[in-house]
Amino acid sequence: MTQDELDTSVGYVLKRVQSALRAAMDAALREHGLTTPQYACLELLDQRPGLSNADLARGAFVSRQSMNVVLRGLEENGLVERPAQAAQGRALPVRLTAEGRERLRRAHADVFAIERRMVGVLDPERVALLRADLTRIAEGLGG
Amino acid sequence: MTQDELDTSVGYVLKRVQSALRAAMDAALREHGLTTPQYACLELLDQRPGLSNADLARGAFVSRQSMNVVLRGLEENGLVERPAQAAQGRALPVRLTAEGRERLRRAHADVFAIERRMVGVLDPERVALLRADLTRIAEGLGG
DNA sequence: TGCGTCATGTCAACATCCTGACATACCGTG
DNA sequence: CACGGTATGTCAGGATGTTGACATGACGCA
Repeated sequence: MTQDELDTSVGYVLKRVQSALRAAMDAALREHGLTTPQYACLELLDQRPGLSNADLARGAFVSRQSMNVVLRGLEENGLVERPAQAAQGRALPVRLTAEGRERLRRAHADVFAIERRMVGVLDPERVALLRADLTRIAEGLGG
Repeated sequence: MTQDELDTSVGYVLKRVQSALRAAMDAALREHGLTTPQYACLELLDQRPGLSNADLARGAFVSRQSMNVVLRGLEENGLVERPAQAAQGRALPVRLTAEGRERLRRAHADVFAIERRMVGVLDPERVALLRADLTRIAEGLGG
């Protein structure tokens, strides 16, 4: 790999980082019996209990259909629960079970370690800049 | 969406940016009859002619099997060619055809416009920092 | 009240990507 | 030379994600 034009593309480096991060998370979460999308779903639900399937799909950047199978898996494992039918509207509010909260707590420790290792190679003030710039970019792209 | 802990995670923002970028590229490349992995493959081949399937897979962060179907598609469309059998070893050197180069040239313009729009919201010196930091992070994660 | 619009959950079909496995070819060392 | 280790291309199977489509429920407006 030489240092040519490809490495100058932010898009390419972005993809590279995301690939490495995903691999690290997959490996860490496997020990907790979770996939990365499942973990993302639990994390979202922990911070905002009662989110619907569609809400979770948007938050995890996947389709409603994909999130639905993720939820089904979490439901079968007893980590998540949702009412059989909506009290109002069609949206079914999803909530973590006690077991789900506990599983998330343990998995979160490992994932947070990866995040710390990831940003650990940078000066703290640079991390703040990085996060701000990435957010601006996402907004600029319409994400 | 409130500004809570989730938005402070670099990993989450990374995923958000990558999702938006992928969507933008998919939309732009569709007009050229290309998928994003196909485009990535053409780009790699343009810069390093003769790369093998395995080389391309590593460069695009996918498995050899996935890259093989990408190559098959490009081959059927006459954008790429590879010898029926290797002159030495097992690796089959892949090369762009004239049509492939031309298709890439046009698609590249649109993709480059996305890249410019993406980093355009940032000061140029910040872009350099961003790229450097992302590269360091990727290396730190073992990517 | 009725109607158009939008969001949601869900089904089906398809595309994409991956892991596991295998045979083959090189390459180093004994 | 023989051998283990490594890398490549390829096949089979399964997991994951997507688009398209449909029915249902909420909301705004005439």
